Amino acid sequence: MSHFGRSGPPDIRDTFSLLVLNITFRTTADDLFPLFDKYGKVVDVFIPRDRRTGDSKGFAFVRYKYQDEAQKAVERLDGRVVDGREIMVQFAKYGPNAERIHRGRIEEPVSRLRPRGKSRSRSPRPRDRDHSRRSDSRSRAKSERDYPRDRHRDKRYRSRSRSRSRSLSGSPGYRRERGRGKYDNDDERRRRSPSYRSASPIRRSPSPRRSPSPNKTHPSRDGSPTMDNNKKRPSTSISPSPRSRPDSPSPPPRGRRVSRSPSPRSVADE
DNA sequence: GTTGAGCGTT
Repeated sequence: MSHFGRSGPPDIRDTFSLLVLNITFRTTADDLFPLFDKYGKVVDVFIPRDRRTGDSKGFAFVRYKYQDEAQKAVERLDGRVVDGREIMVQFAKYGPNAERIHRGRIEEPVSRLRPRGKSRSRSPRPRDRDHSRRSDSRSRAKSERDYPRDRHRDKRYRSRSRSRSRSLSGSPGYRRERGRGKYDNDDERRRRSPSYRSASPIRRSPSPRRSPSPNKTHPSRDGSPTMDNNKKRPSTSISPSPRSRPDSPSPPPRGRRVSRSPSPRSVADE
């Protein structure tokens, strides 16, 4: 997967890998190669793709021959808009051969090579992407990060939760903690509550079946008649049911009042 | 046709 016609990873004995994040999904190595090559000697450019779909994961790995050049590229291309998207360039911490890399020199060149004196005008770029966050993250076990990654890439779920509000928190990297915490939490929960419903631990699936039980109709069914009722009402009268929705715009909660005679008044009347 | 946190291939 390289421009060099090589299949596997090239020589990484003396190469520095840069991680390019936030790249467009259609950005290819061909587009990044010249970009990075301009700032230094690029040994290889690799963009992970999905095995099933083959789509780009949204990040790429640029391997430089020299660290100084890599660092330069990081400062130069980090925050640069590529294909209409702001890419983030940083030194890759983990790798397919982390051990080898560790033995190499990619230990932590950023820290040393970070005099931080460049007053580059990177104002439009949110600097919340501090690379210092993963200072000691490289020491993490590989299983930790392998667990959630191999499972399923539910990016959308996380995004919804965090919604890119990293700037608010300013403490990115919760990913690991979250994963671990969840585990601990589960364990604790189970331990603390032995009487928990362990009989059906796989009840996770909501089972969105259309009709799981004809007896228990979904709220939608509840609303069906109501809607019908409302619909039946000609536009002449905007007030469908004064008692049906006096001031509660919210639909009837889980209360499955299957009986279409929700008028207790009639009983009282009688 | 979509997505947007993250760390890698034959």
